This record gives sequence, C-alpha cells and structure tokens, in this order.
Amino acid sequence: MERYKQLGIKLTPQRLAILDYLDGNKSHPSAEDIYRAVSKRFPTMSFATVYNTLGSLRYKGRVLELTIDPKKKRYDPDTKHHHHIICIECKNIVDVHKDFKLSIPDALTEGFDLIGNHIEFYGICPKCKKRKKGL
Amino acid sequence: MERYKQLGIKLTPQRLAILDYLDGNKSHPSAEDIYRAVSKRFPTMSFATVYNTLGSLRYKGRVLELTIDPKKKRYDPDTKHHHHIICIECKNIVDVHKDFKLSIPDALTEGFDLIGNHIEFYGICPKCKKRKKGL
DNA sequence: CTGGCTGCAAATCTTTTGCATCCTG
DNA sequence: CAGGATGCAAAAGATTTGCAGCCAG
Repeated sequence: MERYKQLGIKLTPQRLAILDYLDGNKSHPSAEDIYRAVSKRFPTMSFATVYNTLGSLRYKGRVLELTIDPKKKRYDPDTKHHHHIICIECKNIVDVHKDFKLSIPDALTEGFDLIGNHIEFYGICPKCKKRKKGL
Repeated sequence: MERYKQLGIKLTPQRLAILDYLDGNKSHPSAEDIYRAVSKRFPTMSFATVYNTLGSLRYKGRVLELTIDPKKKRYDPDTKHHHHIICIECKNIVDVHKDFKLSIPDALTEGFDLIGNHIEFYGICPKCKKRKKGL
C-alpha cells in the first residue's frame, strides 16, 4: 500500500481493494467485473465508487480504458504500450507486448498529428477453438 | 436502387434512405447521426428501424461496426480492410487505406488463431490543431 | 478539520425488445 | 397474402450525477 501513495489520491480501503484487484491483473476487467470482485470484501461497495476510482486512476495514468469491446469499457492496469488479441467468440482479451513500427505516408494522414496507435487483433482463443470442435 | 437488390433484404423506403445516406459516407456516423439525417425525409423514422437496418446490413457485410469511440458505436460503409485515425479532441475519424503486414511471433499469440486486425491511430486533427493554437 | 470520497438512488444515454400494424416481394 | 419491416413505447445495460454523511490526510 505504501507504493500507492505516490498516486496522489486519497487511499481509502475501497480504493486499496480496487488497486489490489487490478495489480498485475491481465483479465481486462469491466467496471462490473471490478465491482463484483471488490464487493466480496466490501458488500456496500457502489458502482459510483468503482467509476470514480477508475476515473482518478485513469487521470493519474495508472489504468487504460479499452474500447475494444462494443458492449462495455474494459480497463487495463498495464500501461506499457502494447496491443491486444480479442477472441471473437468469448471476447477474452490477451496482451501482445511487441512494438510494431507503423508509419503512415504523409499523403494519407489527412493533416493529423499522430500521437499513438493501438492494434486490435481478432482471432479465436484456444478454449473456443476446442469448444467448436466438439460440436 | 437497383444495385441494392443484391443485398437480399426487403428494400423499404426507409432502408433506401439509410443506404443512400451511408453510400460513400466517410463520416463514420453513429446510429443517432443516421437517425437524425434520415429523419429529415422520414419524420416517423424510429431508432428501432435504424438499428434493425444496421443489423441486417452488418449481417450482409455491407457495413462495419466500429468500436473506436467509447461513447457509442460508429458505422462504416467502407468494408474494404482499412484502418483509422481518430482525433483525441473531437473524435473525428478518418480512414487509412494502407496494408500493414503485421505478424506476431507464435510465442506471443497465446494459442489464438488470428483472423484479422485493425489499427487505431490517435492524433490531433487539423481543425483541433488550429483551434488549440488560437487559445 | 475539511475537502475529497462513499454509497445510495435517480438520471442519462445507447441499444434492444415486444407488439400491433403495415407493405414489399 | 405472408413474412419480414416499421414505429412506438417500454425495457435493458452501462455509465454518470446529486447529495448527505463520512473519513483520510
């Protein structure tokens, strides 16, 4: 918990529980996933607190908001630049830590100043592959 | 309208209006954008019809659903494989018709079968660049 | 102590659904 | 003329907001 102090936000027990849940979490949870997980320890936890905390953490650069799932936002505590593979069946997401050198010819940028990029790979995860074979 | 017949869906006046609006449209409109535009000609147009039609067109491979905007879905009538640059200020989206050869070492795919990919470039559009300079 | 945080509920926004009626093929 | 489409309203989800009371710094 000491290492969270540098965040510069008030460290309430609820926030520590959320930070603990997110720390090293590779499941790209939605707000509801976080709510459900943390509710076990804090039965009075509210969505407002989850969203409020996610907002602060995002502002502090501690989590990223992923727009990869059309149904809802997902959050990623890994803020190092990386990409994702999403299973088109079960929506499971895994990280791809590889740097792709992507450059766009000026003629195609329409005058935009480029800042960053994110690649979504689509595929079928091993579980869904096996499940479909069984049908 | 003749060329829409191959779609294999019933061509109602409302659907033709939506198809007309989408044809060649590079603005990546949301359902509401489409609703507003088509409502001018069909004041009784309902969201149900817009979503229903988008669903059919998507099923027929005539439009793509973009998950690039966290607030809402956007639709793209250009179904050729391409990528996007999104302005982080105004959320304006432009197309990037360039094929990037993206291959991931097997060691990083976590057993996924890869099917496709989509790159989101983030940047600042010329309009927002100018606007910010003015401040 | 005090401003930021919590938690509840209500509000908002997008998208979906049920259903009676309509109209394309 | 039958089955799919329309349009309205209500429902469903995700996210945001208002606000009174609470507590970390």
